[in-house]
Amino acid sequence: MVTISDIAAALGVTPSTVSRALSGSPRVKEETRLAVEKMAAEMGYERNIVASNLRKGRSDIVGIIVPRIHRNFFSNVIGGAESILEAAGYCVLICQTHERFDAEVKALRTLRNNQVAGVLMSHAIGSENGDHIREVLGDRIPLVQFDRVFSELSGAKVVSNNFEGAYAATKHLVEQGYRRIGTLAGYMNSEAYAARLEGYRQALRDSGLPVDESLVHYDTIVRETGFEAGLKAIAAGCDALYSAGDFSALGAIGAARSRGLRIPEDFGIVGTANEAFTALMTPSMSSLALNPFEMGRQAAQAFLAGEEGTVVVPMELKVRDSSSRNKQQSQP
Amino acid sequence: MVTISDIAAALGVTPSTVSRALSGSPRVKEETRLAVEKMAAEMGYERNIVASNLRKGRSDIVGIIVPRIHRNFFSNVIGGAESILEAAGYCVLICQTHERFDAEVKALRTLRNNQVAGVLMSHAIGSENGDHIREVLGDRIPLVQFDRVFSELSGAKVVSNNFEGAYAATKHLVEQGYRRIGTLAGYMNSEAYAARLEGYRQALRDSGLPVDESLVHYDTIVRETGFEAGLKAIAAGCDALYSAGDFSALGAIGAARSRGLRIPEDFGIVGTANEAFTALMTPSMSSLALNPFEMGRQAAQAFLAGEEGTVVVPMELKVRDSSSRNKQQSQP
DNA sequence: CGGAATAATACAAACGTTTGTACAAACTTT
DNA sequence: AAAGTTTGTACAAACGTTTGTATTATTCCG
Repeated sequence: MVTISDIAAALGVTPSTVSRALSGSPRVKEETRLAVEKMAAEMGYERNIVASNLRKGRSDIVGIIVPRIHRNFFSNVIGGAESILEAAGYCVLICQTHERFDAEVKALRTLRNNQVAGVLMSHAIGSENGDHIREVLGDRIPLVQFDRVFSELSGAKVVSNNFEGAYAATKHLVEQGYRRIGTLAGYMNSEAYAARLEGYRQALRDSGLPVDESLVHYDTIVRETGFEAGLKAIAAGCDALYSAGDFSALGAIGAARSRGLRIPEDFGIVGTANEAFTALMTPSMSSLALNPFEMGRQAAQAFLAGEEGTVVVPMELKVRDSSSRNKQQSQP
Repeated sequence: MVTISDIAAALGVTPSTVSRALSGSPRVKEETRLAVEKMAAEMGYERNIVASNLRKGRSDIVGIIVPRIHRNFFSNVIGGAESILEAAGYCVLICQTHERFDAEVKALRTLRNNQVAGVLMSHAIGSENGDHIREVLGDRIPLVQFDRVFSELSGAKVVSNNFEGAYAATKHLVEQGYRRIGTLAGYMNSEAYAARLEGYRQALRDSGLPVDESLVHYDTIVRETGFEAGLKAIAAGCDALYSAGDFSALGAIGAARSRGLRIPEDFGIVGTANEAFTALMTPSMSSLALNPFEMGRQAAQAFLAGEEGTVVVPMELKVRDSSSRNKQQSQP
């Protein structure tokens, strides 16, 4: 491998001059820079990033920590972040936590030990608060949280308008004539889910419907728990559900079917996340779409800009068959 | 940050001894090692990976290059590889090529410049051969190819039994009574697709059916191209398709519907990859399942073992409604 | 034209680790 | 007990880059 010293020797200058020339320092003559660049190209030089990182104390790697990359939402966030970061000369190190606290701590350690330039993350369900994050990251490594955020932590945050989204989804169910609407609320240690639950409640209140806490089902996030909660909701006389997740909504549909209910005639449902399958199933599932690609872009930009604020990315309700009792509309 | 020199100073030994103690060298006394480990723990020492990497000339990072992480197949391969590599003390750097040649070259460069310990990859459709891979990686960085492999490249390979899988899928269509079976064959610069096409052909031959080249549709891989190819196939009188991808199969289903054909009565289809949506749609789609998690595990193990051979991971045909004209069976 | 100011480059130390070699001490062996 | 062998540490040189300071070359001004 050719080093800056090789280039320096070939040109009769010192390594420091070569280094400065290649990094665009104003302290080298234009003429020298050109000569260095030419020689570097000729010799096929490429900067040793590891050495550079050691000396600079940080790398060009940005770490992204997500619960699971195969979730449509997260892989699209990653895609969005990548599109910005790559253009800015960073590369992306992706870690999965599988929703486990210990894996999250390990991922944070790995990133810190690799001296990443920054961390973009959405915490695991298994994390109750953000203490470990600041503890591992210290105050040297910038942090951008997205989707699931701990608001007590400093640093930029990118979130959806969960309250408004869930509000719109629930209102939509009301408008379709459903009257006893429950919710699969998810995990309350995530502020995103908590905000959705509040939006659901507010929509019921504003519609003059009672808010019945027995219709709120917590800790539902996968298909299985959605199925069980769906059975309970049906037993409690629900005629519709707003689910804070698509997979749990899928489970609930299974539950409704197992009880012989027709969708959307007897039972309406709106999920959240707009997973690919929602549009492809029959009946197609209405879902409150997040905008993950844009969230990833915003998170990356917040990191690059070094700003501290909270960016809100709007959600969009995709009305499909599973909640369309009044047959006027249906989106693909 | 506390360094090995700090520990050395605190114990009155030299940094080299501390380094050897922490890395388990047999050249330090058991007693010394214990003292070093104790002091390291007390002082909260963590090895500076970047410095270590610089000195050793390689890192504990394994790069994984895939066309797109949001593809179910690839995210599961990554998950499988991660499960093995993490346990072995490596961390995983993921790059997407978005099927573009230039992005692939860039990813390879990034990985090499980060001195990764190895690369696991599935090449982009845009790559016609593996010249650039060996050129960038040199012969120092071990390479493991999976799914889409260039057999001319040295190094381990993990593939599916594409020939046998496509053979089984096509035979299944024959057994269901379809007689004019076409195929959405994908890109022929990928050996995986080429092998599937051969399996399809062989199954027709063995069934005594003619192999009609006009029923082979190339370069179909997304929904749109699948739709177009589907229209052509229907116009040519096909009553079934084996598609080398699920998304193109989805497009073909759309094409059949747009022509008023019932599935599976008038038109049968089997996709490939067993994407999540295939089981959830109505009618559910038969698909030739790959085993991505296992492929990822195998690729990681091949890297760790440093072996050169080719590992074949078997595919499994998931028979569902879209190809079940004889109503006896249907899998979830 | 001398001296000050500026520009361009050279020098050298540092980042924290690993590792080959040298050395000293503690054991064997005859 | 001297010589040889093993064992445990110390020493020092890397790995390739960056960057503060020193030095030399150039320009400017009165």
